[in-house]
Amino acid sequence: MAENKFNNEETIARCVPMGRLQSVIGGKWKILILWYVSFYKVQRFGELMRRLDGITQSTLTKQLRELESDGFLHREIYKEIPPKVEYSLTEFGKIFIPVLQTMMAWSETYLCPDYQNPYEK
Amino acid sequence: MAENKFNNEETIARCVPMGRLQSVIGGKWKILILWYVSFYKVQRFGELMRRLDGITQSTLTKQLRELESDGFLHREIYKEIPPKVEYSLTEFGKIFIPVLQTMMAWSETYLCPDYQNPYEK
DNA sequence: GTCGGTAGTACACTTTTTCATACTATCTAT
DNA sequence: ATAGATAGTATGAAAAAGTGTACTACCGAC
Repeated sequence: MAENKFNNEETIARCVPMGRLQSVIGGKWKILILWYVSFYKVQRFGELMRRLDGITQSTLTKQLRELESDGFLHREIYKEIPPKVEYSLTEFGKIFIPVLQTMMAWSETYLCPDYQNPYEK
Repeated sequence: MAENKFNNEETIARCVPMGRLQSVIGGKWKILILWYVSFYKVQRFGELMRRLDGITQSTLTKQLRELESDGFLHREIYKEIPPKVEYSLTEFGKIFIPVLQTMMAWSETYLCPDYQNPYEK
């Protein structure tokens, strides 16, 4: 019978939190969505749609629903015509902002060194 | 003709670095692989295979090759029998460690508050 | 001679994710 | 009457990701 796993604390090495994080913010659009919402504070569905170049409506809906059910986003529905729905960070989502900023800073510095951030001249 | 995009710096809002980061560390196993390699300094193929519960050999190979070609991992081949290949972080990979640690810390604190890190008692 | 150990590759298959397109509802403005 | 605006849903197709199984190569030990 093949011994297929390490069998003590070595095995785990904190894979649980890292795996959970991956499952929550993995996916093609999530950190980008979180970034936009944190950056603009509030975003409507259509705004996100236009910003996320190439995403489809149904995919965006799905990603937003997942971020909502994972506790990152709050969804505020206004009973207006035409319909209006606003997305913003929950309190839980807000404590994720430093992580987003760390990622962003790293990415700007090391992944896209030639990228000119339009918000700092 | 439908105006489908925002047309100034508002549009961009740093989506480039964030999108690039997503494309580089997205994927089901990458941050977990980077975490293990940074944690143990050096990992052999088989060790990673055993740690990543459920991954297949071909998927692991593919993810490792991508991390290698994106500059995060170094692949050291020993001309021995049986074969031995060691993965470690490149210099570029090492400057990503703080980001990994930020993610890990957040995840341990907020995503898995009940998780007991086996390395701190 | 064949089993075990390591690091893969090759191929077909399944599952998951994403996309394209069409459609709904409701009010306002033309 | 109909077009436009918004936030979706539904459906099926396509693409991407992941899986399972079989196979290679090499050497030593049994």
